[in-house]
Amino acid sequence: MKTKNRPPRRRAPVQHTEAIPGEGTPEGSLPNPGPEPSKGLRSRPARATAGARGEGGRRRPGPSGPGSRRDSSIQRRLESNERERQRMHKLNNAFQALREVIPHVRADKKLSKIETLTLAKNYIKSLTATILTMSSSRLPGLEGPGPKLYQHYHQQQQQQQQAAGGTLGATEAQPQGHLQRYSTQIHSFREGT
DNA sequence: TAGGCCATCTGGTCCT
DNA sequence: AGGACCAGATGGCCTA
Repeated sequence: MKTKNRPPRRRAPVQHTEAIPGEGTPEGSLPNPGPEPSKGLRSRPARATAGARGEGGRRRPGPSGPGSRRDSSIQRRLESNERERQRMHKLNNAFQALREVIPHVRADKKLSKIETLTLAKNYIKSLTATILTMSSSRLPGLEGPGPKLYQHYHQQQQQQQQAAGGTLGATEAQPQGHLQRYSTQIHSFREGT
């Protein structure tokens, strides 16, 4: 299912101030058996407290007083939440800027993040292919930037293939393949598929 | 109603 | 030490 024409949503920040590490953490409340091994580069141990929260996770309020250690922990957490929100807003702004420079997409359809990244990648590749084609056709022969560009491009492609374990498809490895891939993707977005 | 997408919270890890 | 980065969890909104 696709999300179309959805107005930007802004959820009011929820002030969850009860989730303080080591304080009032409920035991035996792990609906999820912990995450799978990390997908990222860094290894992450299973989170002991994951799943104990409902939208951020409310936990049993403990005793607190003005100026207590708990208060300073809560304050730090709130500041951290705010920074994280700002960081995500900046990331979303960057996504929006990227959407605006990808051509050939219906203006009334907002691309999702994954669509934006995929389309941008293929767009860049198709531009690269276009440049290579133009430069090599305009300056045939051994002189001029065309062949050098082409050589450079293929050297990069080969290096990337080796680094990726040679998983690049035959079509992907050809400049014309990028153009075809991009136009196919554009077509599917236009169709809303 | 199911599924996709997203915003937010959270805590662990890395970086400066 | 503090901030940035990251990924899991959760719940809301929307569309088919």
